[in-house]
Amino acid sequence: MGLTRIDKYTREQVNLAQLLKVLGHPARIAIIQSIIRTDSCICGDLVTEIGLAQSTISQHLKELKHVGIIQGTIEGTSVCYCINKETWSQLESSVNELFKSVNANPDCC
Amino acid sequence: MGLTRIDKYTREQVNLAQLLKVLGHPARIAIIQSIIRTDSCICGDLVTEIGLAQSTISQHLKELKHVGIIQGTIEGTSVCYCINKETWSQLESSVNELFKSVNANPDCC
DNA sequence: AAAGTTAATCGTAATATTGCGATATAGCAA
DNA sequence: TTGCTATATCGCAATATTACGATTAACTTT
Repeated sequence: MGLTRIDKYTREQVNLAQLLKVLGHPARIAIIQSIIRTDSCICGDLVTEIGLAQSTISQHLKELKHVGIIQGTIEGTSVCYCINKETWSQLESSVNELFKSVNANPDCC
Repeated sequence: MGLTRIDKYTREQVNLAQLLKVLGHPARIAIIQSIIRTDSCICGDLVTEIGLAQSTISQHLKELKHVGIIQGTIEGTSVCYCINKETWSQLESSVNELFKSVNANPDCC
């Protein structure tokens, strides 16, 4: 079918999976790292930095924005993107919870 | 094209993205949580617990196993899955590094 | 107004993912 | 051996993703 069934899961599961899925692409990892590294907002330097077509980068930015991982503000003719810390800290706590319970788990097989 | 270009990225970026992508599905999140929760190995109770077809669950387990997130050992007629802590701690450090640099980043837009 | 720059959107082709039923495989039980 | 159970694999259909070029939109500069 190709359609992920959503009715079987909790909202937390769907939400976490959605964030991880969007982060689960090397271009989007590279974009996030670049946004962090430039320490402030960057715009379309991503195109030359990463080496994908402009439309492709724009599409990845759209997906990151759609789930709230980044946000963009228009600055003249270009757009300034940066991390949305609210979403990011929500992700951080979900992921940490998972890590915590894994670490508390005994080995078994 | 639909083919993710891998030559543009570092091995770390590709590796992290691969792990996150596999975790980026609610069924696989639910599987991981279930493995953790039962505190020891579980087998095919996932089918009744999650409510997908047996073949679908098996496929998700295969993907989790393929990237090394879980491992399975055969126990008689069933298979016992559990977390692969080595991969998991590698993921944990990659993700924490990302979180750390995000938190150190100033707000800008 | 006209031209230039930057980013978003559209249309598309190629490939990947998701989910299922059916079938195969393998160990256990009688 | 013959069934029984549990898991894996195959084949398929529906949908999603990725990437690109072309176009559009919006704002700046000349």
